[in-house]
Amino acid sequence: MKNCIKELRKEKRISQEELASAVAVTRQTIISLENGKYNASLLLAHEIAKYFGKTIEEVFLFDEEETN
Amino acid sequence: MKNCIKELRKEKRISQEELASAVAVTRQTIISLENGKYNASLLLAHEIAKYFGKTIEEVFLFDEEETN
DNA sequence: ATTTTATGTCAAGTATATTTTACATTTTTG
DNA sequence: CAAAAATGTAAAATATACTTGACATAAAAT
Repeated sequence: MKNCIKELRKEKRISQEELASAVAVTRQTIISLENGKYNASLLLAHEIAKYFGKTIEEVFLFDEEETN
Repeated sequence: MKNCIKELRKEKRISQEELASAVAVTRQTIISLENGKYNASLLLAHEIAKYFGKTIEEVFLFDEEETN
C-alpha cells in the first residue's frame, strides 16, 4: 500500500514532528509510514486523513495485488 | 471505533466463514471484529469495505473521542 | 429429535504497528 | 561557514492484530 503523507505534509509545510504530535504518535512512526516501512493502523490512518481534511482512501492508495 | 460488518453481512446473507475466506482471514478474526474485540488493520478494513462495495468510512464508524 | 451449519469462547502463538533512545546525515537559516 | 532544525537509521521493547485449534451453544434443516 502506498500513501501520500509526505506530499500532503510538504504542501502544508509542516515538519514530521508537527504532524506526529498533531495525530498523537511518535516522529519515528511518521518516518516509517512515509518511507513505506509498514502500514498505519486504521485509527491512525483515520487521524491522519482527518488532519489533512481527506478521506482514508485519498491518503492511502490501495494498489490491488497486495492481499499479503 | 464501531463497524457495521455484522449488519452488512446479514444483508448479504452470508456466513462469517464465507466473509472470512472472501477477505482472506480467519473466522475468528471476523468474530472479533464484529464483536468489537479489536480493530481491523488498514488493509483488512479495505478488503472488507471493497467486498461490500463501500468505502472504509462507510463500514467503520469513527466516533470522535477515541484518540486513545 | 437429531444432524448439520453458524456463532461464540478461550488460550497460546506469531506477525506487525508503535514507542523509545541514541546517534548520523541533510537541509535550512543567520 | 557555522549553528540549528529537519530528516533518517538502527535496535530493543511493548501493544495490538491475526492465527490456530479445541470445544460449547444456538439456529436451521431434514
